[in-house]
Amino acid sequence: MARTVQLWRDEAPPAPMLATPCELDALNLDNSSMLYEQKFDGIRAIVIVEPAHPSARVRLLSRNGNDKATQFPEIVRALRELAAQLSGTVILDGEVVALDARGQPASFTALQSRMHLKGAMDIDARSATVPTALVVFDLLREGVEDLRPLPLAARRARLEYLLHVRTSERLREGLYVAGHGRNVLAQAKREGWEGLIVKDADAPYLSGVRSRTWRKVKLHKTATLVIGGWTDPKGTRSGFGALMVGRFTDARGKPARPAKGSDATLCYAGNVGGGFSDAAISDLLLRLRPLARTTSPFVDAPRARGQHWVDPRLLCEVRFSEWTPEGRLRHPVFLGLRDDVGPDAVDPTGRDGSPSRPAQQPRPRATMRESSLEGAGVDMDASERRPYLPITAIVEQLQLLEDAGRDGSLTLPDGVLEVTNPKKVFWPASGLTKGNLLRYYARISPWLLPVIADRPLVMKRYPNGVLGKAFYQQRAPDTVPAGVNVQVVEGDEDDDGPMPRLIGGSLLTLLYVAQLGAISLDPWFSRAASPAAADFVAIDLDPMPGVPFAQVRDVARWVREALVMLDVPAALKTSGSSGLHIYIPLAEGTSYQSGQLLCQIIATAVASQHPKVATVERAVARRGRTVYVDYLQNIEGKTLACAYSARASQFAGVSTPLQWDELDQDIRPEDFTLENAFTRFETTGDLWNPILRGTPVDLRAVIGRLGG
DNA sequence: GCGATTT
DNA sequence: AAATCGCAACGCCCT
DNA sequence: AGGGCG
Repeated sequence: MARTVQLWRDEAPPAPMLATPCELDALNLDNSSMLYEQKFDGIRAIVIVEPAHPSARVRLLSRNGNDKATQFPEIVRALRELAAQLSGTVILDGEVVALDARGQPASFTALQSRMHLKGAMDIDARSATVPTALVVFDLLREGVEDLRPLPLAARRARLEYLLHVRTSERLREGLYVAGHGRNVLAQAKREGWEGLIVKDADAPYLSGVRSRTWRKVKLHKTATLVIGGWTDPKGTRSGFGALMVGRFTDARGKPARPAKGSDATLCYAGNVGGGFSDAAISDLLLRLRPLARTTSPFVDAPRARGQHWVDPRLLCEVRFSEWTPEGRLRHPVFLGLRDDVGPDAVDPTGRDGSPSRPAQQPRPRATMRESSLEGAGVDMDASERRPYLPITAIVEQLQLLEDAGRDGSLTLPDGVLEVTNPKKVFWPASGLTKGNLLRYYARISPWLLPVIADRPLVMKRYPNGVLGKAFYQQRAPDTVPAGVNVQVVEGDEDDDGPMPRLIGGSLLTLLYVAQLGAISLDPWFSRAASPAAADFVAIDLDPMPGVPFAQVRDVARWVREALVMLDVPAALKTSGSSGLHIYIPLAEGTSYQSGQLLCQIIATAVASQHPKVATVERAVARRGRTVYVDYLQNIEGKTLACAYSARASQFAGVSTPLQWDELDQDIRPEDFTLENAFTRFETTGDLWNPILRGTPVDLRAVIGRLGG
């Protein structure tokens, strides 16, 4: 029966077809109508090649449709050679891979160094040291013809014919084997492939669909493990031989978080001796030596000569083939340090394929934006992998700029930021500089970014430090660095029309506002996408001049008592200036007005019970020497400095989350500064995000209790 | 801090 | 070329 | 309606 030719009619570039993840045991290895391919560890690309006439054009589109052509000029050159021999447009599906010294596809980590580069010079420099190639495995369009309805086997045949004698070092055809699954799997294990792709030879190409006619199975596992020590080098190796790594587990042997006071213990998981470059070894030793201690942090590590122990604080990513029955890593390879997360913020159980992923949030509030290049909602393979641009590397860049006292550019995972005057003193009392501010924000970003994600930011800018003249700025600058998040909130206009605002959530945007001299971070209580719905409300305890801080703590305790009575959860933090903030998470979609009503009731009650200490009086002159209990900030567009924000206070305060029982200790706002707050954060862990993501208040229930 | 405007 | 300027806005409470 | 407040 003659098959009519389907004409290509889409205007938009096609989205790639995706494979369904599959366990190895569930894989069909005995079906001769399956095609088996090597799974590559690179960047998926839809490639559109238009012929030289009328004008050659090559596009290299990522899963999200971003054109990566400028980042891989050597591949584009190869594709242009192909274009010269074409008479019609072709669309290919493939994977950009890094090549190792032998010209074989290498690991994703090699590619990562290429992914963020913007400048032509950088790209040229890297293309010499990290060559790349395009591995093509499907043909979607040839001339006017849409091949996607054809069976895969037919498309592969057409692809083979098209690329015949046209492949090169840079442009390769992905190999496949029809049937013989067991043999392919054996080869894959022998050669250490990342994984296998298994495709139904009869299936059409379904753009943008994760189909079960394509399966992917991982042969490697990945885990995040805690470094507990290292061993002496042997032979020609310098620095260390291997890292000794482990996992925190609780009394029942389940993976656990090393929370303060818990009985979590560190279980030895083996030595990791492969995957290090010389540079990585010396860098690691630099970080490990300061953590050295004399006793083993492991409960169960075998003793041997040449072992050195460290405090179990550093986390690393390890790729390995499987867990041995004794709970040790088989074939472990070091991938990198996990210092892109805050102290203790990680899931120490790692992502090793075991069913230990924490349950999903009940709703999508304030979760950290995927910082991956490809953005959110992409194929798991890439989104699981953070770009390896460790926070420490960013802090080092900043330190270099500040030491040199020079302006310069800062390379971040999501863009490039020009930094000026890193040595300018922002806090004369302590001599802290703009560079100190930028470094602090870079370090705290894993905890801070979720707090401001998707929220419009009001800037109060201090370009000349905390003693200089300050001004507010709501409207985003006309031009911002590429990658900085600017959005218009629905219905938000002023005389100049729609109001573009800076939206928090990315490291680039965070450091950009700091570069502009915005010392504190002041996010809305609602998110840009739903401006009328407050995610939380706050009560601001602000002592009048001369009021001892002990009284502020008293008022906070009374507020807390009222909240506990109503069964309302709340979070406490210093404002970073002179007072305290109490935040109350709200159920989804709660209006500002009803949230504010709750605060008003509590504030008024406390003030009337303790009139000498607390007041809700708006007129400053009539407040006396009391603590002002301000419930008025709970209005759309109003802000408070957020948790982990620096402040323009004389002492360079940081808004520091507190535990309620700390109100009984003699703590003061001045105890937590830009210089020392991080030390505390390392020991307390992230006190803020868990509470604000915890069970929110359903106001109807509270009002029910109020009514009695 | 920075771009636009005024001197 | 140098100096200067603008960079927020509005809902609430009390009078 | 106007002023102070944040």
